[in-house]
Amino acid sequence: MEYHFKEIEQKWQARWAKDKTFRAENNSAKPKYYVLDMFPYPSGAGLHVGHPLGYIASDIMARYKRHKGFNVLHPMGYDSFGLPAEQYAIQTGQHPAVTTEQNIKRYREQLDKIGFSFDWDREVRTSDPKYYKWTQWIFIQLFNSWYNPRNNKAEPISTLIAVFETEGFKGSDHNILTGDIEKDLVPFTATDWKSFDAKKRSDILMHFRLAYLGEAYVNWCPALGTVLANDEVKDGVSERGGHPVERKLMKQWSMRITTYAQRLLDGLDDIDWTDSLKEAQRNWIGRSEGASLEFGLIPGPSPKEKGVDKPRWQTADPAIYDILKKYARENRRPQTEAEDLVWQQVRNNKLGFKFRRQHAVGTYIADFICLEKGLIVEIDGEIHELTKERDENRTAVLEQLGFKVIRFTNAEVKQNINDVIARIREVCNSTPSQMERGQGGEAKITVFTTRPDTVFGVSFVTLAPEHELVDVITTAEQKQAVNDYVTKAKNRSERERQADVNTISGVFTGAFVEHPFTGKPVPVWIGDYVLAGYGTGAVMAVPAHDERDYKFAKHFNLPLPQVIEPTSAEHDFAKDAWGEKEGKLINSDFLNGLDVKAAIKKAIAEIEARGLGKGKVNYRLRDAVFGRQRYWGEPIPVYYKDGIPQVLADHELPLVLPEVDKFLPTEDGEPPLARAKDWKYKGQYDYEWTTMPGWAGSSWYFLRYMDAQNENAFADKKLADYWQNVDLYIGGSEHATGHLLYVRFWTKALKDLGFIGVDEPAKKLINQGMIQGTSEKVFMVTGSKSQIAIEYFRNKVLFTHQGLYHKSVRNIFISSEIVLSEKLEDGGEFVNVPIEFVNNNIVDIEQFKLRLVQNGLFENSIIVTKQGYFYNGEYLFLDGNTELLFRSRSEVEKMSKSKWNVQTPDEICEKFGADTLRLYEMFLGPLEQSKPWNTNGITGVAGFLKKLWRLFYAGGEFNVNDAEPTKSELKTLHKTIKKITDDIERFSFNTSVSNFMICVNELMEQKCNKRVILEQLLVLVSPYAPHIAEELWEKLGHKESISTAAFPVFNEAYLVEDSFSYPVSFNGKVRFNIDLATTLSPQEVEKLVLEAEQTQKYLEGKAPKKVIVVPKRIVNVVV
RNA sequence: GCUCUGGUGGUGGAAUUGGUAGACACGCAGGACUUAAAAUCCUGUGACCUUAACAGUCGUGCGGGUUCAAGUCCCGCCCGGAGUACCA
Repeated sequence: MEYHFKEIEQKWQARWAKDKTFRAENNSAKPKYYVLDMFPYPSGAGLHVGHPLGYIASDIMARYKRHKGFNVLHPMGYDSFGLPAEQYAIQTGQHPAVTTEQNIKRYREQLDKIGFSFDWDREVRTSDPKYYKWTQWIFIQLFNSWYNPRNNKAEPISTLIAVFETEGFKGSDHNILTGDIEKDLVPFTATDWKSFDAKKRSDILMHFRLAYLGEAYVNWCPALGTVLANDEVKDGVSERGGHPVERKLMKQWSMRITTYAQRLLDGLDDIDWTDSLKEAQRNWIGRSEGASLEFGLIPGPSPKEKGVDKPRWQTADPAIYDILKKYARENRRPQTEAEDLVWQQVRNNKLGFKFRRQHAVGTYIADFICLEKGLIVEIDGEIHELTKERDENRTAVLEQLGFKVIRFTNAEVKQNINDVIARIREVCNSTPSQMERGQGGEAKITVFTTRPDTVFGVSFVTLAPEHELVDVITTAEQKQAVNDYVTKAKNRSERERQADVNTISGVFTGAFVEHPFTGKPVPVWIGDYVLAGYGTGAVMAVPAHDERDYKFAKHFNLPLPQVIEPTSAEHDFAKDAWGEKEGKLINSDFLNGLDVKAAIKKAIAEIEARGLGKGKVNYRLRDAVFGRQRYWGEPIPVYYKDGIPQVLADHELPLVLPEVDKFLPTEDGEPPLARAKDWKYKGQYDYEWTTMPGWAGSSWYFLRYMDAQNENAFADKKLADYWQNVDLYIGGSEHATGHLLYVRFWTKALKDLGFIGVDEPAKKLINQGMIQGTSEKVFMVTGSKSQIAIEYFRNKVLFTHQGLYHKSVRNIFISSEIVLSEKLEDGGEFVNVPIEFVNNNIVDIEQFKLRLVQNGLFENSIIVTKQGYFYNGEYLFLDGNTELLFRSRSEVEKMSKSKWNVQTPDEICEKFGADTLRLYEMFLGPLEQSKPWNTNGITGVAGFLKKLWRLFYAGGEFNVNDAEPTKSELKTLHKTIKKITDDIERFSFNTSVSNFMICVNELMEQKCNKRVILEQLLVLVSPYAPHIAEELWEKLGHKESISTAAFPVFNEAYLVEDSFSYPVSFNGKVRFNIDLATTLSPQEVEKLVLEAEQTQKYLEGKAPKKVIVVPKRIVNVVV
């Protein structure tokens, strides 16, 4: 009987489905093993041969572990929300749910043909309300949580509220310099907290929630009409579709992943993922250690001169200014005696500085204020003794706004007015005058630096164009220049900015800051080489020791003070900067003579000691934007009541995606969900209109597979504890900084909140390499260039046919060997041709013509080949040729529909069978390696399966006997058991296939048809080629599926040899082999080798200096 | 630029701890079977030199080094692929 793969494969696929052979047990005495493939997005293009590569590897692992006695969880499902289906919906009007359903069906058919051992009862789809109910539920948990930096974990928001109620907020609960949002949060007391209204409380809590609504610069993609997360933007354009992206300040739902930056980094050390992937995550998180350092502004011109529109005295909170003003007027008349005493001494510039009284600052009214010096003087009456705490808070708030506050009691003033005035005068004189402070702003520029050691080499400070102080500090003369520059910088797309990194641009603000150590004035510049989103958006420029600062300084002719003398190399500071962390400090006061490392430590210590800043860790990682202005995603379970976002209660979930008339934004630019009719919470409150991003559903799906049908929890705690996390995760490396970071983040948060017991989603992760396509390309000349090409060919005397000179010739296609020999590459471009039109680089002209006709390109095109032309359907031959060889050029590139180079697994299954496909994809090479697809070797693999089949058959009859196997048969088998086991354990699937071939070749030679041998061989093969294994297993008389048959156990005894053929080398060169008993001692081996006949020839009469004997390996004679 | 990763016959690749480089497969060449083709089977196949045969020389991107012994370890370079990029 012949090997008919088609019948066999259909039969077993049906049988497995019917018997639920691969169902994972939730209650099992067996140890668990969880193998997972990365969640596929069911695209309209279906699977190509690259997709199953990882699925086959994971399936082999799953089947192998079942043989090894594990309870295996090996599920599959679909990440079925996403942009492509929605884009398609916009174009065609088809509901994305419909196209998604079709695509999933197609995927499933393709997957089924390959014979995977998935437990389909656990299938999940992110777009299913039963699934996204729990995505929404998790969102709510994150909304109701904050990251407690003291305990280093996420906690319910209630623990934060408890802190606010007892301690208030002192500004120290967020020690991480990220997210930008925390900056504005003003400290408050417990009393304040209790007095805040619901809106204010909600606003404050928003600064802490793990899922929060906040304002931040986001990647706005106008073409897609939505914002994108950082990992969805590549080279300044959207990853999907390649549309331009710009920076935009928007209110967005975000995830506070930055709070987990350190844990995400540390966790990498404990998981077995590929180095390159861990490295990518480390880079993305981008931890750098350094210090923050404050540069105080030096007094500048008056507000008018500075061109500040708002008068300097307008320091009050605008929201309550009118009320405060009224109070201030009223307070001004009935002054206390003490206040009046002071006022008489300070009014009318008596101290040399202008003082105002009863002046509104923020939400308070200050008794006396000197704006120039940023000084507030408060006179406390007796009643204030009782409210000391409130005064302290008041001081804290005023200081937060950048003021210095000094207090005197009524008694002090009355008893010794002169001392009080002297004190005020002293403080005024010792306080440098400060610039106008913006609302809530500071009179200091804070920079982040990793090189505090170079602080004495600062020659200027540079701000990002978006920096909040830009408007405030710019002088009148520079106003115009700065405005122009900032406007230009803001309107540039990210792509333009990135493409333009070598052009140096910037502008001087006219302002100066004071060097924190030397007190010297340092000019403040604006430059777009400083990024608003990193650090503080401001840098201290040390041009001698930083390349970017160097270029900037050179361009604008700024000084380059050197503070490090390199000791390891000669360096020419006239040419470029010395950026290495190496050398001795010079010109640096207390740092002189130290080496860089010591200087960094010392500088940080000094900065902290003088209160100028702090040692700080900075992360490049940004919070993840979570809202998308799109339709096809999970609705965010939030509604707005009186402007306050509220989350839904558990029993109100899922919030089902509503129907809309169009999948486009509204006329007002609101997201598509705003179109939904009567879609309001309790009929009156608007729901959130943005939806969740693609990575929401995939950030926890591995948990859902543990308990896919549960309606009461995302997964039962008991089951989550049993399955824990993924033992082997296989997928592409393209998810390194997206999905794989987010899923780690959610896992950690869910663990902190006590819902699961593990801290990482996957213990081991393998990246399968990409399978590239081989494209076929032909050379095309179009438009005006084609006339030039015609001239060219006429001069070359290639064209003999008059008609070819026709002016209306549009497209010329030129056979690639002509292009190469005539060096025509610059005159046109290579365009893709469907690979099925091409055979051995020869393009089928008739099929190519049909394609041209379809695309309306056929008329007036010419195909030029060495043998003649094809013009408007006619073949014109040169020199008696009868055939045109229109040659294409092959090129390896990404496999994609648009490049006409897609190979589907279905075609291979049809032609060779699923088992051959599985073996061949593994045989191609190491799993991790990328490789172009070709079917060159597939006949070898198909031949192997036929040979395997023939071992069981003789003369068309099934023929297996029960005789005792020979020693050599057992040796072949056990050698193979050892190799295959080792191979699987180290994920070397390609060598397994080779080893199967060797095994079958040997058994063929031995004419082995012994049941004992073949039966075990089948189990070995079964993970790789399950259909043929099941069929032959059944033929051997088994009633049960092979899938749980015990994996053969290797027995060393069968491999023991009596003798070994020692390669004998002389000075490392192998000369001959000699058979010696394995029982011999090294000394005996040495003796026998030296006595051997051939040895004399290579000794050339000399005595051996040394003989090395490695038992059962090699003998080396040194002459 | 930085980080990761790779470089072995005509091709895909093997060599797991330093121990016979090129397993296995494709391709190619020759042969058997066949009217023929397909399928199948057998033989050969790194390069060079040489031969009747043996034997010999070179050989894992390049240049050094360590070692009795290096594709494998160390140092310095070259080239390809991927990721990332004014990240202070």
